[in-house]
Amino acid sequence: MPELPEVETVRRGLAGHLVGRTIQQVQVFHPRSLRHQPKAYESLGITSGSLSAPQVFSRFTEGEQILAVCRRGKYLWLELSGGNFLVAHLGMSGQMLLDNVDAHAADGDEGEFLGDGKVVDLTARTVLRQGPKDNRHLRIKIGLDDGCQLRFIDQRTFGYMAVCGGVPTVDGHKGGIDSHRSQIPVLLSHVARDLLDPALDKESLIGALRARHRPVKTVLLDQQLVSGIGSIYADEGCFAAGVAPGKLAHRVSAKKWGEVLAQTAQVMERAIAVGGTSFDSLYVDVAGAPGFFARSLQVYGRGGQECKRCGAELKKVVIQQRSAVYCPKCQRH
DNA sequence: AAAGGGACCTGGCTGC
DNA sequence: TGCAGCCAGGTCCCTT
Repeated sequence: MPELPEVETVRRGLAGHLVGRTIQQVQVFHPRSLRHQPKAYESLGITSGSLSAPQVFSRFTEGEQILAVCRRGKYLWLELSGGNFLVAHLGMSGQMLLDNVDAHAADGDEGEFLGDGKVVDLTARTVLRQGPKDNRHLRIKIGLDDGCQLRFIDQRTFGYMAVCGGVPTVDGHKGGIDSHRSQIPVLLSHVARDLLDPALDKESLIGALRARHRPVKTVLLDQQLVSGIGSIYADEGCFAAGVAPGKLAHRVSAKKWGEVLAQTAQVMERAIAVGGTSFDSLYVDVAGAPGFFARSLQVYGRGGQECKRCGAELKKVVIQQRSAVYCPKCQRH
């Protein structure tokens, strides 16, 4: 599941190839993989309904040079030379694969893009070198001026791409990792800074967390308070800090919250160092390689097994309709 | 404004 | 073996 470390791994892979490149052609194969929110259209100065979503997407991306590849929390975006942004979210199963179009030329085309706004959802008509699975879930293809192509593949279609204008960041700091301007995409204006953002104001974050009468895990997952944390790193961060995920946020001291945030950040840093967490083929980097942090997980996905620290049986519980695993001995309520 | 609950989606797993 | 039903998760939206 792509959370901050996985998205950062992808961002680094993309940044190495995309910065300075120009987008030549985009193709959209599934309607759900493009988001077209009114505020995005407003920011682009176009009226809703005048153009189809694929038309808007190609109009504002084709011919644009990529200036930077940025990230905030689990969101990625490309800064485009025209001043707009190509936003991407990997959802549950999104992948960004970079490959050379020449390597696949002999495999045939994956399908047809209907430029008049219709999109086609392709089934496995052809087989790419990596296998038919990649092709079946191909959602968007972006061709670059150096002959390479970026393929957005997404089995469960929770991920998406979108194009929009920017808004100044509220606090005037840079918009995200590697962003060289003080703007973020308007679609991400509601997303809080993440734990690895140098401009994060930890004091006010702790204040906001302690104002909530909800479980610790629930507030850690709230992207409007702090972004980038998903189920995996929430469980791992809580374990590392010795706090039960079901403990109510306002009953955790400011000092302890500082530990939770610091430990969670540290876990994510270590995950980035090994390319993120892969359980199956759903998460891979831009070259299709998995990450190796799964073997370092202490609690996530280990309900019923022994705690690696004390040997007690790890407990699996449901918190706000989401499962959580913790050690009843090592983590306090 | 905060909190709670459901919807979206699909492959893999469990149980009959 | 086959089938139905459940589970996983991130985000958005609606209701209370």
